[in-house]
Amino acid sequence: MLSKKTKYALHALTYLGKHREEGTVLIHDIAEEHGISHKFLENILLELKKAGMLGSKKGKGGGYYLIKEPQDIPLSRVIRLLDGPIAMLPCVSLNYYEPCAECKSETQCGLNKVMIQVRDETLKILENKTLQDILKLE
Amino acid sequence: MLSKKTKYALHALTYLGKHREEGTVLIHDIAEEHGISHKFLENILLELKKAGMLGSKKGKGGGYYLIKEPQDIPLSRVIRLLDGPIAMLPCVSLNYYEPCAECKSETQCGLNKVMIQVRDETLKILENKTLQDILKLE
DNA sequence: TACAAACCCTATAAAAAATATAGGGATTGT
DNA sequence: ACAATCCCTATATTTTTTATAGGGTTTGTA
Repeated sequence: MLSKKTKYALHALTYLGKHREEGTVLIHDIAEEHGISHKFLENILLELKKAGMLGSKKGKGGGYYLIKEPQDIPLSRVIRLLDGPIAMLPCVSLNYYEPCAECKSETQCGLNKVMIQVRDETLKILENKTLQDILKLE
Repeated sequence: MLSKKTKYALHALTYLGKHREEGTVLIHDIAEEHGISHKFLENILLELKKAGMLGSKKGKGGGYYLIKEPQDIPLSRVIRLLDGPIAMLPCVSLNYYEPCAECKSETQCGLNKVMIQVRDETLKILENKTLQDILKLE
């Protein structure tokens, strides 16, 4: 399951996508719309900003805005950023690889090989679904 | 990512599959082979047994054994049993459904709809990969 | 029948991660 | 000047995961 952080991030991105002609959107408005704690959401938006998915404007009249087209924001990107690996095991993760302690040789581990296949097929899905897909179904 | 519980379960099932002509296998042997705590693994095997995936025999000469053919044990089954939902959000889970607090109407939530699609495609993968696929790659 | 081997069961401790809150700092428009 | 708003970091709280503990029950065998 996705963490609440990632779920909230997706809601926020959707909200920003819907209102992207309005210039900027307040954290407050997103938080209120979805009943999310303002401060918690603030941290999330900050992460998204640091990752280059959002822009912001400080001071009065400021807020957040998307700096990419919704079709250029795949779910895989958001999930990796906030939840970490998409792979089911550390030993098959592309972005967060770690060897596993319990198998002697990765190349002889059937679980490892199957999980590489699962990872690749899962990635196909999550790289092809984008914010645009969410927006067009609202 | 899978929990260690699920990962260990998959290793254990693989081990049991490999040795299924030997009658029964000791917890001890599986734990030692993969460097897993005996007691932790014991709890896991017990769960697998209660779920009808394993049989056991008590007393001297006892142990665990598979009671299904490896091709009849899909990854989805093991994951659901030990880790819970495969869906990314509670509001799209088939087996662990819960409404979500932050969207007003599920039928109008684009995220919900996209996640149903993701769930269905993910299930296709995890229902089709079985213990047999792991075994044949060892 | 005694005994040791092995699984069965439940409770609890320890560690890690997720969730949430807090509070002040910096910037900006009016 | 001031209020609105994002920026940053630290810490508290809760939940989940991981691991341990200890005794109970069953079974084969000498």
